[in-house]
Amino acid sequence: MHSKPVLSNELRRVVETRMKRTLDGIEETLREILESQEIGLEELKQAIQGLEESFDLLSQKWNLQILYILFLRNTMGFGELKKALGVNSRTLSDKLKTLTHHEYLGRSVEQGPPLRVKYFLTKRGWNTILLALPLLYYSSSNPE
Amino acid sequence: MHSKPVLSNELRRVVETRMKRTLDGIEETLREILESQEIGLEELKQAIQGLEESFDLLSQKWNLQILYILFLRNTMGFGELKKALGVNSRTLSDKLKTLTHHEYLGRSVEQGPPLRVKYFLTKRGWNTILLALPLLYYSSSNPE
DNA sequence: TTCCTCAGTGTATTTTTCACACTAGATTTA
DNA sequence: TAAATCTAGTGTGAAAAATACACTGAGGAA
Repeated sequence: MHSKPVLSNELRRVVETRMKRTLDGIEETLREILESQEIGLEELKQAIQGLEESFDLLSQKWNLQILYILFLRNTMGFGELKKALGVNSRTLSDKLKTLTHHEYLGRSVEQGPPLRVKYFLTKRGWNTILLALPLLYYSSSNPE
Repeated sequence: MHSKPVLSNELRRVVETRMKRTLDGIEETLREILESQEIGLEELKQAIQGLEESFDLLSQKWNLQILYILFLRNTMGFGELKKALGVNSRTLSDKLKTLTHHEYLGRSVEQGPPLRVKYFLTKRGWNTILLALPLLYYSSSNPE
């Protein structure tokens, strides 16, 4: 019986309690805005197009998982990430490249020996996963 | 020159200003929690597994887009959704079925005539997209 | 020398998304 | 009355994304 398995619950509790009040306020305001106007098809299309980059990031498997792991652990090597996620190397390799390219991740090679490659979150990556937490925690909880 | 195209910006402004302070607080607390403990591989795996349902929802194309459209517009028919998203019918049909099955969406048939099928957000769907907004808006903005 | 770890790459297969054609019921148009 | 049109999808095969599985090359350990 050690003290570790509470971590996820601890994070969840912090996020949920702090977000609750804020979201209630936002919700009310948004309802007002949305009810006050009818939105045409063209506008809807544009609204979606304006968020294309987000939808693209989110809708690719493993992207968020990678950010979440690195959020919990600061830096990880290729092999560690592979084991933690249970993803195959080819896919992981591709994802890491594009996430690094879009500056969600940084990659640093430690010319050892032993040689080690470290992946870590950039500011952009950190903010992204921070914003994703409430969503992640909510949809994985059974609806009351 | 009509008054509509500001909608998205208006939503974005509300969400961003209200979230900012909350997130700063959360961030600080989380950093403390995370820095205070080293996390093992097994724990990481469990953390990911615990959020499987969320990752699954998010990593499928169109799910979030559908929720977002219905968030902006309350109810939509099959054809309207198809036009707004530019997705093909087969895919849309499948996504609507599973989102409805998992109770993110409701579906009601209005025995007209004319017969119309309406899709709309459930409470679960509404909460989900509400929580997704900050994330969507952030990753689609150019990093400062 | 052989084996092991680390960080990937190559290639073929499965899964997901796609385009495109089509169905069926009801309405509008000619 | 017949033809065209709108609704909400389904069927089928092809393209894209993710996967399994084998493999590479560099360094360390036995």
